[in-house]
Amino acid sequence: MTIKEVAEKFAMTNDTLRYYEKVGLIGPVKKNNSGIRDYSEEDLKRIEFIKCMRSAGLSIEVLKKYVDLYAKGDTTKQARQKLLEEEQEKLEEKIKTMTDALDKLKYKIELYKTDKLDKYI
Amino acid sequence: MTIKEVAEKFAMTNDTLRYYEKVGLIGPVKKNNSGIRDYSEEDLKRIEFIKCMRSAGLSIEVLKKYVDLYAKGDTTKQARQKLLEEEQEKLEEKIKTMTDALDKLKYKIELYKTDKLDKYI
DNA sequence: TATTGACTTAGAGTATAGTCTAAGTAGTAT
DNA sequence: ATACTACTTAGACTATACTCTAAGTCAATA
Repeated sequence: MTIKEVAEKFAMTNDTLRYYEKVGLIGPVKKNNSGIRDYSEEDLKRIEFIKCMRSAGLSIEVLKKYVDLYAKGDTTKQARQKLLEEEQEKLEEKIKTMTDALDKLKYKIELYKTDKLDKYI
Repeated sequence: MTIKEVAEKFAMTNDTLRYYEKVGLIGPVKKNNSGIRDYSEEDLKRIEFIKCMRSAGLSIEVLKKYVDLYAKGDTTKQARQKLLEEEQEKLEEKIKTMTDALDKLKYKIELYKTDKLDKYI
């Protein structure tokens, strides 16, 4: 699969895909005789995972850490699990923060709808 | 209330408070004879709102737009409500994205716990 | 009176995550 | 053969949101 196809499939840019490869999040992706990337099924699975986690706000840094642990093999299973559990906790907190903000936002919109705005912002 | 007290109250830095003021998100805050900021109750309410919305990911830019509309007075009520409703929608989408990612993360952690990891990342 | 510490400013610097540019190559269409 | 397009690289640039620095003021304490 070419970089263009992958980029379209996952709604990202070629640049981002090459950037992820450069920082070691994916690949190195196999290239043909002309030096053109040909993404494998395995590459795609990893990209999907990375994309999903990035969209949730996990940093490149922490994903890189996970990927590096994975590359070291089975002895890092525990460390990987721990890392994921920590990110899970952070994510849950973040969702809670956002849900609280959403509630406040909804409340404020309600004030607008019922024309009951007080004098503060 | 001094900048230090406000920063402590809202768990942010003096720098961030001054930065928000510089870009027009808050204030201009009243200053005493020595040029030192003295935050009013109204300032605090606004800071709380801004802090809450920022923690949910609303951009400085969109908050600035809201604040500017607010400063223009009652004629902008509709525009403000519309802006908030748009941000509400974005926020709901973002929470959904994050919740989906959280589910995947949990599933992966479950695979680690039950030692059923397949060969992909 | 001297120094300490908290504040002030303008403006430079940093972190994160891309995004863009320039220069070049390979394969296809005319 | 030539032009066109999609790809390649290294490295520079951008956006966002702070964060830090340097130089200075002011009030209170030793």
